[in-house]
Amino acid sequence: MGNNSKGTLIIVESPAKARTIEKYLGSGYVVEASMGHLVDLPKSRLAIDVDKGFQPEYITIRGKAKILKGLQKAAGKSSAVLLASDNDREGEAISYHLKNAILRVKPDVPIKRIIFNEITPQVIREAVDRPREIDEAKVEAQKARRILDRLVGYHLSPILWKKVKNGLSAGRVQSVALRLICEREQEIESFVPEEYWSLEVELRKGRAAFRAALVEYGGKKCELRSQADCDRIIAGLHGREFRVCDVKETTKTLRPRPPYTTSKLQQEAANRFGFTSRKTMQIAQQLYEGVDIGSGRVGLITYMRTDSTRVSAVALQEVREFLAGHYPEELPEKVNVYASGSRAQDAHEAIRPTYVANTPADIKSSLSADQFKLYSLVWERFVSSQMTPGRSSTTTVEIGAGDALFRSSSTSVIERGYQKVLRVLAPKNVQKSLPKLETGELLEALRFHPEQHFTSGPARYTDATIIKTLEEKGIGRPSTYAPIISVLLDRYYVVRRNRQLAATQLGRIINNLLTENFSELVNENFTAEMEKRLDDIEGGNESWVNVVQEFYRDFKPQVDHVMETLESIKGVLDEPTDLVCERCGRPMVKKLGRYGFFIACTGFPECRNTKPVPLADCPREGCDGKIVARRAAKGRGREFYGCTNYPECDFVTYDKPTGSTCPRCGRFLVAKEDRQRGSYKACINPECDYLHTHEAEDKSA
DNA sequence: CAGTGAGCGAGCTTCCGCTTGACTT
Repeated sequence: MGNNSKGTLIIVESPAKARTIEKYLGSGYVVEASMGHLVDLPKSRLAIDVDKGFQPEYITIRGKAKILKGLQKAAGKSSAVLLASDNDREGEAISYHLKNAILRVKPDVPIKRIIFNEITPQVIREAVDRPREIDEAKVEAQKARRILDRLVGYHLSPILWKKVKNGLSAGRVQSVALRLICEREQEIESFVPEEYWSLEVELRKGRAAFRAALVEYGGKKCELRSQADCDRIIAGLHGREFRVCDVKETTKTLRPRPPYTTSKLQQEAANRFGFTSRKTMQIAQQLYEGVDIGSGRVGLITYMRTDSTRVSAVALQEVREFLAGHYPEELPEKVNVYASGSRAQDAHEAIRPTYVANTPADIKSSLSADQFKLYSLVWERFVSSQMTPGRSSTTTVEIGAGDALFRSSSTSVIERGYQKVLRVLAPKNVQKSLPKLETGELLEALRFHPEQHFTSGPARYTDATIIKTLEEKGIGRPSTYAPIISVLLDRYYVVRRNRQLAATQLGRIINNLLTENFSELVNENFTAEMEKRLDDIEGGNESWVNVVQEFYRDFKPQVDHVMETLESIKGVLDEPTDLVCERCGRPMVKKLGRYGFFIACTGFPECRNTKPVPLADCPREGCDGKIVARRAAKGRGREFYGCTNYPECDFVTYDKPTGSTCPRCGRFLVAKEDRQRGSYKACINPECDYLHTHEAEDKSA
């Protein structure tokens, strides 16, 4: 590029990325961001002409016109344009749409495509020196994906509006997620807990005591079904010698884990801190965009939406230097390499700290509590991923007594290896110690500990487990994991109970309708099959129209058939109540509206009386008001619960009423949660100390 | 730990995937 050049415009997706790249390239380059897609199908209608080869009608996305105009203007001032959107299917489509938009205002400007999958000076330079053309086949694969999703979503949803309720939705991804959650709900319902018992014996050698568990009786794996089973065995062991019959020691290598992908970070943050996927992504975004750590704003982590565990050469060198300085013993000879998932599109690196020298402890004072927690995860996981393994040793002792065989084991870490850098991620050590024992040794049996248990059914999905499952099945992308959960909650298909995702009545109805009428679509293999066909398009072996046509040929007649024949179940969701309309005397029902549940008169439309759902009676002496949910700050604030007699009665609480009443004082119980007790119910009355701790199963949704 | 109050809703909805702010009805 000569000195007279007007410079090259580079367009990336993320503004934070644009800032970094501009810094790396210096003068002669202007780097701007598109903020994702600028062009898409309009929201308001199907916008696909199925009779004309599925011709899509693309428009500028509402609110993005300003950005597009800005990019067109910047292109006008440039001598060349390099499209540097992400190196994946969606990125290729973004580049394609940008190219068309720019050519409309400046037909003669040279436009090329560049790709890089890490943001380091060397890689950026190389990419800029090796521009290529847009990959049309990849763009077509994206087009097929987009149109397929539109056809599925915009044909299924209206069926739900007509047959069940307005405003509902269905789609290739959300409906599979819903199906998984509903099926789990059924498994839980049909599960019958079975009683079983465990039997431990407390043994003594000298001054040391330890417990061993019964594992075999009469040479067979023992299954204790009742207290009587335990008593029988205990009686049979009366006066018997307890003798060590085997001592085994095994060592295990503890390998460090790969650095985080989006899904793994969401899982860990959910399991460790109880963060929702949404919260994790919000905080990660803050760390990515940058925090002032004393020397101005610095991006603390790499891009947070990724499916790859790959790490740039620069970062590997940097972490090895860090380790050489701080943990020389734990620096392996060669770098550790991790494989990404098989369906990974690999457009970005793993999530890692931008500078390992910024240790969590160093920058703690500049971070919020949540930022610190999440940064610690990212930093610890990345640094440890490039360290040597640890080693643990497990001692297993077997003790014979009559026909019974008891076993006890203890594990200890003999070499911490990578675990040395773990703080937040440190394994919780429940160290059980055994005295030094030898085969043939006689032990003193102090007492028996029989214990009753019940088999527990499958657990409901949480943010962590539903995302793990979806990712394993190749459904959804890093940018959509959190929104998938949000849409199921927004539609009232699913509710969060504690941290679990439970299907509602509405969710089950929708799931039944979809599985009964569109079983192939809500099957998890549908996406896998679609991906194969997209690969065919990308490889130039198939046209996008054929792929869409092939699907639509069977899909559309089924849509029409269901639309015509399925009986409407509108109104069955309205729950009868014992409330009577004070205006017209007709009974009232509980309905689901756009903003949640409400009480309405059955005389609609002649009587339009509505009111919020009463959750409990006001606990104030002499007040006849009901407690209802309210929201502060124009609906933006946190939900709280107040009396309908406000302002005459100013009773208010942030604790959610449970619907049950206190057996001691008759006032209502609220849901509470803390570390020791988990979730429990407590009486709202401060003078009453009633607590209900054991989880009463609440099946109503 | 602090912090607190509309009125709506029952026809015009909905998909998935890419990206940030503006601002929730």
